[in-house]
Formats: sequence, structure tokens, C-alpha cells
Amino acid sequence: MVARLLASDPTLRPLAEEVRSFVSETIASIRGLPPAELDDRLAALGGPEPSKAAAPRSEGGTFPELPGAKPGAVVLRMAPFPNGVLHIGHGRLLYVNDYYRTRYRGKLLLVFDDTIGSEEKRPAPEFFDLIQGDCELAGVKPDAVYYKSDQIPAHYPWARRVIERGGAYVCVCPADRLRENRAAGRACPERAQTPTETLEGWEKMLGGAYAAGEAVLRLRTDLADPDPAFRDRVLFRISDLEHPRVGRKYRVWPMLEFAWAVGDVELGVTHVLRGKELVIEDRMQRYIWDLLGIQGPPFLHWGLLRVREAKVSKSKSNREVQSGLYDGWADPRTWSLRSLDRRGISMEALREFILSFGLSLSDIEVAAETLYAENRKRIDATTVRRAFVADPVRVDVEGYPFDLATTTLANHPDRPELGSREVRAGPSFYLARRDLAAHPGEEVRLKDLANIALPAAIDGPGPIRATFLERENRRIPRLQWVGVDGAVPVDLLEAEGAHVRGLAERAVAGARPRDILQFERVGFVRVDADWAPGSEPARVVYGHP
RNA sequence: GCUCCCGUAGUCUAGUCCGGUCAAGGAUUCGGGGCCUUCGACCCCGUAACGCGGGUUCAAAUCCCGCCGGGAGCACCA
Repeated sequence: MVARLLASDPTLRPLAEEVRSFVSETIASIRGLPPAELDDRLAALGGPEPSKAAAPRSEGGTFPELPGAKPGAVVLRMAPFPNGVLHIGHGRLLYVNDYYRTRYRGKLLLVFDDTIGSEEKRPAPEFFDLIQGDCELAGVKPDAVYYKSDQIPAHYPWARRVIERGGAYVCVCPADRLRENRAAGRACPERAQTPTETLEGWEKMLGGAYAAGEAVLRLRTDLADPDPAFRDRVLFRISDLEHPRVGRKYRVWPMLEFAWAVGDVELGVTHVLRGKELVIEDRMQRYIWDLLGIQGPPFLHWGLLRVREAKVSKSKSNREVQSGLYDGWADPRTWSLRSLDRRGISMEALREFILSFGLSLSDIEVAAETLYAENRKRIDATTVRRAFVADPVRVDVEGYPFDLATTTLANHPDRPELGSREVRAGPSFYLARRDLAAHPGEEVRLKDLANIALPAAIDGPGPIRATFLERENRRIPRLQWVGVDGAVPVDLLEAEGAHVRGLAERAVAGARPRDILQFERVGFVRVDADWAPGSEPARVVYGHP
């Protein structure tokens, strides 16, 4: 109260103490009054009606202005390494870049960061096309596509310029000694080279005088730099590995930092947006640009985003897709964009989900349920309901009335415009084993149909015998059922990779590939894209509750 | 160990730059109720947060100092 008065009338501020005591006296004097009298007095004083709650202040995450950005002149880039398809963790790369492209009417480049990598992390040919397909699927179409491997020679003149300015030296230490020296802040003997000597060494590197791993070009920073990660990083190394696009055309390959110090300038990139695991590279790029008197683009970062349920491992996915254990790159266990699409999760829902986090630098771990909720908003109203029973057990109902052999059910409980379908019902049904086991000897309702009494034991051989009771909708447990006549075998692929066999109602036979359905009391599922309509079993993939 | 980054409800986020109208807003989850041909959806209600300790100030989520906690980097990978 006091703060509000002071905030709205600055002239009161020097008198804060007086205001405070006046307010507390006033409050004390009216505290005992009955509410009706308070209302009267307020009315007597005039003034505005008590205002309703303030309008919502915000919907989600925030994105700051890009520093110095001119609408129409912004150039951004995404730089995936081609050793896997894009997965949910790449969401920020795609959608944050796309967000800013739209906001500033700029350009977004897809630049494959396909330098030679390492023995453990190598580019593979199939991913160039797969990743472009992923971008398309995600609705983030790049304005142009580049390959770092096409630009390798362009890096060499840059290296010369750095050497001529005394910014680098050729080091012939073995990798482990180099690491030790760096950690200890100790100089290798070659660090004392003059630019002329370095240039000689560099020409020897390019000319093939060294075997792979025998020599590197290192940046000369400061061995006393407090950050050990920043001491004399390697700029170029020699590799004889075969590259999927350029084979063994080059032996001297730039490291990521140098490649981007060159690439970001040559491609005219105006802002670099990337994950915060790359912040040390900002400093490297800037150091190189400063050395050459170049004004490079500013950097912005986002923090780590983890989806709790998604254990994403590129190497494991690669291995299991290769081995055939996974059902290709759209296997739900990969959490690839393809797998989300296969599960019926729309890329627009993913975009909303990703953008709700803003550009925050904090590391976040979020439950997949939040993504599911976003998707549900989009698909619930247009998705038809169907009955599905997992692990079915046949139940014959005695005394079942003839006129209940079929029934008509709405396709959506709240959307009459989605129509209805005729469903074949009793007297014989399939019920889920789990449901039966949960209600031995009880009266239950076959959902939307009739009430029956279940026997005490359900484990005997052959069909179970139940007894018809009545049609009236009572508050007893409701079980999902599928009429025996026309039941459709279904193979339901779950998110963890398990296949559940079950039976669905006849209408499922008419589904088309990529249709999204809701299996009642199970969840949203999507018919597999390569399922041949009419073939059995119907193949569907579980999406989410 | 060194360097950098980040701490607002169970989770994510708005607010922090520029102190006051923030007795802290939204989303999701959870709990209760309603409705319906689902245990889903929808509607209503509710629980729940400024990491801790000092300081500055009439006033601190916001500014300053210290601590604690979490993450990332320290590859001839990207």
C-alpha cells in the first residue's frame, strides 16, 4: 500500500515516514468496520470501480533483439555435423534461428560442418540428404545450402595471414605431450618460431612432409591464460581419413574454430546463434578476427535443453539403426524429428514448445508431457475416437439382447461434425486381460453399451462367460471392448520400442496411412506411413496420452 | 583443479538491465469439483516459488558483497 502510493506519486517520496504512519493509522481505524459500510464509504469517496485482474503480462519465453540487426539484412546459419539425423535436441537450432529469420526478414543458411572429424566422430554420406529432409519436415527451409568440405582451400590463405602476423606456429609435439604442456602452461620448443620459420613449417604441412598427427598449426594466445581451454588451441591438423564428399583430396583440415572464423566472414553471417557449449569458440573466433583486424558478427547462445524422457544418444542410435535393432531413423527410441512425426507430434507443436523457452542461458530439463500437451491442443478436436483392446480375451455374454448386435457411436464426444460410425457389438466381445483381471466377479459396463457381470475366474481355457444385466448407464467401472465380428488385428509400436498386439474395432480397417486416431483410454496413435491399407495387422505408432 | 555460464512453485517461463502499481503473472503437472458416450478433452476451484546470509535504501526478485547449489568447457571431435 505504501509502496503503491509512493510509486504513483513521486512527490510523496521524501515524506515516506509520514505516509507510512498515516497509512497504518488509517488501516487501523477502518479494520473493524463491516464490509457493507466499507463499500458505502468507498462509494462516497468516488473514484474508479475496483479494477479487474490485470491482463496477462506474458505468454512464454523472450527473445532479445539481435544486436545491431537491420531488418532485411540479417544472415544466420545452422551448422549440423553430418553424423546423424536431427533430433529433438536440435529443436533450438532450428526454431530459434528460424524465429529470428522471420523476425528480421533475414536469410538462414544451412552449412554442413563436414570437416574431417575424428576416428570416433566421422561424417557419413547419407546424412547430407537426411538432414535436409529433416529441415523440410520441421518447416525450416534454408535459403541456401553450403558444404564446408567445398571450401577447404579457402582456409589456407587465411592461415598464411595469421602466420604472417605472428599469430600461429607449427607444433610437432605428440598430442598427449601437447595436452600436458597446455595444462601446465608450458611452451613447446616450436612456440619460439618466427613467422618465416612457421611459414616454412606450414608449407611442409601442406606439401605432405608430415604424416597424419605429426604436426599441427597452433594459435599463439597466452600460455598463462587463466582458462586452460584457451591456451594455444590447434587451428589445423593433418588427417588421412577419407571424406564422404571429397575423399582424400585434402590432408590439412581446419578445426571448427578456425573454419568458422573464416566461414562466418566469407558467408556474410551477421549473427551467430548457437548452444552455449560453444562459448569458448566465440573467444577463439574473436581472437583470430582481432588479429586480422576484422570485425566479426556477435554471438548469442542458448542453454542445454533436455527432455526428461528422451535419452538421446547419436552413437547408440547410429549403432542400432545399422544393426537393425531399431526400426530405422524414425524409431521412437531415437527421438529424431522423424520419429516425432511418425508418432503424430506436429512440428508446429514442437516449434511452440521450443520457443516457449526463449533464449535463456540456463540449462533446462523439461518433461515430454509439456510437448504432448502442446500437441494435444492441436489434434484433439479433429481426431476420431476408436476402440482398441490390448492383449484381448474373448468374452461371451449370456442373455445378450438381439437388438444390441450393433450400436452407433459418435466419432468424437464433443464434435458432432466428425460424424459417427456403426459398430458391431455382442454377444461376443474382446476385453483387455488387464481389465478383466482388475474386476473379477464384478459388475462392469461395456463402455457406451451395456452392463454385464463378470465371472470370478478369468483364467480358464476358452472364452469367458459373462452375464448380461441391463443397458442403463450406471456408475460402475467402464471397460473398453471390441466386438468379435470384424475385429482388426493391430500392432501398436510403443515409445520404448515394444510392440503391443491387440484388436481394434472394424472401422480401423478403413484408416489411411498417417491418419491420427485416438484409441480411447490408451492415447493418440498414428497409422504408419508405409502401412498398406487393408493389410493385417494394422500398424500404428503410439504418440502420447 | 582452472575458466565461463545459470539459480523465480514439481517442471518450464514472465519480471532483474532502468528498485516502488509484484501481498510475483502465464504454461504444464498435481489435488478437488462439474460435464460428457474415455482414465482423454473442456469448464470451475485450489495447492505451490524469488537458493542462503549480509549490505545499500523510506522501499530489494531487481543494486552490491560473500557463500551454497547446478551446468558447460579444459580433444590433433563438432
